[in-house]
Amino acid sequence: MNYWLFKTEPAECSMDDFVRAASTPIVWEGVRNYQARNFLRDQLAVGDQVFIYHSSCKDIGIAGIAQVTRAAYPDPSQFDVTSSYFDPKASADNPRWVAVDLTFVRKLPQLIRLDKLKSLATLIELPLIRKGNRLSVMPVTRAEWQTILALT
DNA sequence: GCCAACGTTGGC
DNA sequence: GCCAACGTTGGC
Repeated sequence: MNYWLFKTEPAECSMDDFVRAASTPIVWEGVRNYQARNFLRDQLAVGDQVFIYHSSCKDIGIAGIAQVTRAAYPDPSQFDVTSSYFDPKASADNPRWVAVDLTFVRKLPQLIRLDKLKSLATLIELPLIRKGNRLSVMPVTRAEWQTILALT
């Protein structure tokens, strides 16, 4: 089993949306970066654990945990002309982008703030806190996962 | 295959 | 809203 961190803008999809969805999977679509896609497509497996990170908002940080309940499949939004994620270069027999399903595990009792994460020497390798990082799906090592969980 | 121009991300 | 940093595009 592997560990990951997914960024999301809470205005789009927040940890509270997972809370409300309870046992209903949330379709994680709209990833449009090749490196992130490759992680989704090649390495995300059912049962993997995912930190849900809130970006571009007032309270930036890790808000909770979800797990992968369906591995990669073609992202439906790439075929949807009404979606902002529509990709004219994608076709049903040659999809470019993939989605996974995530299911709620738990919300953290309090948000782990970005500045807190940045303050820990053991997390300097985490892509999230590297300057200029733009990955929206990134691997988290077991050690990093445990370090972060220990903050709660 | 290079690389300039452009668009996007995301913290501040 | 700013802007640094990065990824993507497309002409050559």
